[in-house]
Amino acid sequence: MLTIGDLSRRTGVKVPTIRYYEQMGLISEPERSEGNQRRYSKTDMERLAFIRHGRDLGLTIDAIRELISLSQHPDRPCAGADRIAKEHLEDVRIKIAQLKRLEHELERIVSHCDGHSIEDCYVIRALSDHGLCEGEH
Amino acid sequence: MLTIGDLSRRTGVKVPTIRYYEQMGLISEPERSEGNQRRYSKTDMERLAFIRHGRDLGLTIDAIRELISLSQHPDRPCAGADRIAKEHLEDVRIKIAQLKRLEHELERIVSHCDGHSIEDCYVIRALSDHGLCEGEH
DNA sequence: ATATATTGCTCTAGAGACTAGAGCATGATG
DNA sequence: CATCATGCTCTAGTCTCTAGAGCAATATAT
Repeated sequence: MLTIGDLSRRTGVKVPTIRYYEQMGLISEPERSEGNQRRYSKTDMERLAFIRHGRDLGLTIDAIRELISLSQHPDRPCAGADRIAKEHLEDVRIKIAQLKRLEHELERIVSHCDGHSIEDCYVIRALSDHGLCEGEH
Repeated sequence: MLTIGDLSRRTGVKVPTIRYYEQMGLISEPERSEGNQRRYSKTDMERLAFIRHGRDLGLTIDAIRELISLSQHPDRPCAGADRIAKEHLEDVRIKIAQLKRLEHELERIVSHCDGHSIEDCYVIRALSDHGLCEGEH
């Protein structure tokens, strides 16, 4: 049996975050010690690692909740889980594309700025005047 | 003189967001009509466009506040503005790199999943077992 | 001139995913 | 047995908005 601190150290999830996940219904309420402290089993730890892993992959709490619920019905078809992962992958790709446009724009702004005073600073000028931008954003 | 709705339409910033920016001190309190409605000048519109543009580029409210303050002292050196933009560019690059690792991981997970039931769904298995991952994340 | 429709006002609360702090209880170590 | 880290609950704060309630002002149509 692990204390919440042990669990935190082993999974890399902070103590308040563990309690938050419990509150959100991602992990079930654990057993308690005589003094009302949480005591976790190995199963609890696996569940938390699952959540942590999903969060690291950028899944939302809701998506993880859905995946947990799916994983508890091993006989059902896995199309649901597949769909969640694919949709998320698509989101990630969109975000990458957005950020690349941004990177490009910022590079241009920064490299153009060789003024010495704010008056002719390209950073400020570019922000003031959208017309100086290359792409749309 | 523009109403808040006009301003919203012309800058693409939603009405409640404009009021929010006012509350945050990014735009100064505008004049009011007899009936206490906000009335905006062209200068206000330019300021709001500046903010909008900065937000589109992913700058935080704080960064924008700093840039506004800089832009009001045209005689000062522009190193500050340059630094803000460069730091942000660096952040953007880091985020792109992170998301690319993620994309890769998700691609792998999704492409491996040809099981038909949750029991052998690679999505679920990958989440349960970090050992199945290629990189660290 | 009046009826209606749209837009505006303030204030409060919610979203998402935590994080921080207060004030007190428990448990492990010397 | 004393001390101190760790645990508990509860509330509030982070950030950038967004939504809704309930009411006031303005614009348009008749």
